[in-house]
Order: sequence, then structure tokens, then C-alpha cells
Amino acid sequence: MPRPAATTAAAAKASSRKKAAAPEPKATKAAGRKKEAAAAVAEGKVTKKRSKKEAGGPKRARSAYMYFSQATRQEVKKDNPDASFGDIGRLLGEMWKNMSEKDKSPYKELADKDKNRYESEKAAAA
DNA sequence: TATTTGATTGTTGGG
DNA sequence: CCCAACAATCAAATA
Repeated sequence: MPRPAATTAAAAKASSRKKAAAPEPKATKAAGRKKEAAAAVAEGKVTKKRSKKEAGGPKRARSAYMYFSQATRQEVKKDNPDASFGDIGRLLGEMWKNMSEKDKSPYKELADKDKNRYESEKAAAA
């Protein structure tokens, strides 16, 4: 995995506050995803299950691809009315990699802003 | 401390 | 109600 080592981008700029009431603890796909973790544990790959849903509150920031899918999914569906979820996703990812960083910029901006918002929520929840 | 890997984010439609 | 592929990103856990 070619990941930039030493990614210590700890820009803790907690200023704005966001009240997270969280009346209904919806575990989205967490429970479902957990099954993979459970399977991994069963195989003995991981010693302990990395339950990440411990802290119930601030949802994670959406990636640029998340915004991209929101913005493009309808267009792709329009061009491919017969395409199902998997087809759309596959094609979507293909075009995502196809577009240049400049095109991804707007989505990255959204992702960046959401990340900032996530930091605020996290800080507020803490 | 650095790397790794699991978990989470969002979409739609179906089982 | 949960999962399917896709990419990105974070955070816990391990080496």
C-alpha cells in the first residue's frame, strides 16, 4: 500500500461547535461490516476486533468520491437506465479515476470542508 | 514511532 | 432491514 509515511497532519482547529443530539443510534452498515471483522477474528487474522463504533456520535467525513457519486449517480443512471447498483458503482469509479485532479477539486473541496466539520463534531463530542 | 489494516462515509434497488 | 462495488479517509491496533 503506497501510503505517504508520517502523515502527521494534526491540524486541530476546533473552533465551531456543533450540538450532536443523536437521539437514534443508527449503526448504518457498521453491524454488517462487523461481520467481516468477526470472520477475520475467527480466522485468527486479528487478535481483537477493532470495533470502531465505540464512540457513538459524530459521523465520519465523506470522501470526495462520496460527493462525486451523489452528483454523478443520476447522470450515470440517466445514460444507463438498465445499469444496476454494481454497474453504476463500477462505471462511476472508472470515470472517477479517469477525471483529473482539477476535476476532482470541487469534490475534494467538499470533502475537505466535511472533514473540517467532522473534526469540529469530534472535538465537540469529546 | 511507523505501518497496517479494519471500519466508515454515501448511492439505489433488491432479497 | 442489510448488502452489493467503488474510492477515500480516518483511527485503532499491531509490529
